[in-house]
Amino acid sequence: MSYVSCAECPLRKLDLFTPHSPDELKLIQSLRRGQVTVPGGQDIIHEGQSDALLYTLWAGWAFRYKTLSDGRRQILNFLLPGDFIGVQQKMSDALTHGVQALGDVQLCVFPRDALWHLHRAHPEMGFNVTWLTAQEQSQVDENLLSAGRRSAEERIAALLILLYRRAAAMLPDAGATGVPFPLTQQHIADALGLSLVHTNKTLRKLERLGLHRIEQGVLHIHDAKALARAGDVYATMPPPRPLV
Amino acid sequence: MSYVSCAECPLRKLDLFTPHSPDELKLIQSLRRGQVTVPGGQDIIHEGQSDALLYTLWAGWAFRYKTLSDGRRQILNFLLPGDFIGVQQKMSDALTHGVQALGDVQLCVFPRDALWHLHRAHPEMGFNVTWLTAQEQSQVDENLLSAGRRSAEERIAALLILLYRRAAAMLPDAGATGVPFPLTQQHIADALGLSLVHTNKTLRKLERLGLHRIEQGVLHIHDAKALARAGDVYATMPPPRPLV
DNA sequence: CGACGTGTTGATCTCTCTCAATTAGAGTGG
DNA sequence: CCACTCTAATTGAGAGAGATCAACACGTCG
Repeated sequence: MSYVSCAECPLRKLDLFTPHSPDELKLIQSLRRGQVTVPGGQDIIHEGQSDALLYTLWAGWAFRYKTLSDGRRQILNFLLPGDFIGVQQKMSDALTHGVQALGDVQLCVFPRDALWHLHRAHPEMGFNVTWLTAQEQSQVDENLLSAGRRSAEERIAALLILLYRRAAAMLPDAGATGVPFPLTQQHIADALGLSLVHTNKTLRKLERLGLHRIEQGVLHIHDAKALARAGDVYATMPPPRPLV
Repeated sequence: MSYVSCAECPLRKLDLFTPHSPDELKLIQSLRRGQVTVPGGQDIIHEGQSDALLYTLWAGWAFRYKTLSDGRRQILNFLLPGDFIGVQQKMSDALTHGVQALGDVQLCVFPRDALWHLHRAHPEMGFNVTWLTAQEQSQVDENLLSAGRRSAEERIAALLILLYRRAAAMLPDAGATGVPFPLTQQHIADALGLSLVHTNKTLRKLERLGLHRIEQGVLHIHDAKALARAGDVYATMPPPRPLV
């Protein structure tokens, strides 16, 4: 799987983004350095790295994470196709988190100053980047609410329904076929601040209640309403998003 | 306390920000609608509000928070003078979190489209807003790491040292006099995902160890090194910041 | 002076963690 | 084709960090 022009980017067909003029597309295209593939489980950016490039995720999932000195890991949020990687690290600062691929991942590469060029040449698109960044922040906010105040059962339910919504937004008929779900239970545990064992038990509990099923990397939601209720997720949180 | 021109803004003297040309200052000034005071404990923006303005905090502290339907509250991060309020809510979306004043607070008010004007007229400043937003995100990341993976003792230590650093950055001689600290233990508990009682006990424990002291709204750090170690806080996280 | 907010401390209770062991599938190599 | 190894998922049992319940102290305020 590979493509040459941004105009033909498969992501563009999903109408998740604001339309772009040929002019804007040409700009993005000119900034783009190329593509890379990163194998699953490997870091795209290391924790503390200070010379990271800018990436756009266009196939596969990834996640941002931080670790404590003794190895405890906290996953901050998950990245799906269309998301940015490395925006946080502006100027000369080091990135205070790492980014790791979940399964093989395909990226578009941009130079570090691409963001600045974008702002300069097309303020509107620069504006959108701010929007996207804020959008991602709201995901972290939600995860913090989970880790801080939700019970184990609520956390799992909330994570499943929220990830499901994001993944389903790029699929034609997610309801019937389920959505790809490349996380292991260890990832879920690290995202929610739970132990692996308790994550497993809670996951099974919800499964036995008939709310969902995870099978061979595919997540099926049987009762989205009940799951959202179990997770105390009311607002329709993250709707589509612009740019890229 | 009140001032008229942005050029005379007391915050500007702190060299926390990138210098601005008279031109840039004039732009900000022209966008500014006025100032408001919000009494302590009151919401600056309500959870779910969709018509919020844009604010700049220039005196007092505030915090962003989310709540679950049964009232459990999670504080997402604290806002100190110089921070933005309401950037997350772009376009027509509602804000998914509330912002509340900690003690009386003074704000500069901007119209909702000020950000857009800023981007358009001064891409460099718009760029800085993205930077600031990312900066704030890294604070939330750190808090998520705390809530998810740190023990109660580590959480408290990390919160204290991090808030101390931010507050001390605006004071001439924080080491000797301590820094203002308007949080109640309930705020600390809600920020760290702990119960009020356990927060109190842990706080006392660290205090008895001689690491810090909180007295009449002033935080004294006795052993910053040990506190940082106790909180597993290595990186010098959030250094100064630009703009405003 | 009683009501209220904040801080403090002791006594249970329980949710979640840690330790341990088992099963199943995917590779690998002989 | 079959041991051998590794990773991921499961399940049971005991332990513990932190929650909940209860009381009390202190200062402010109408």
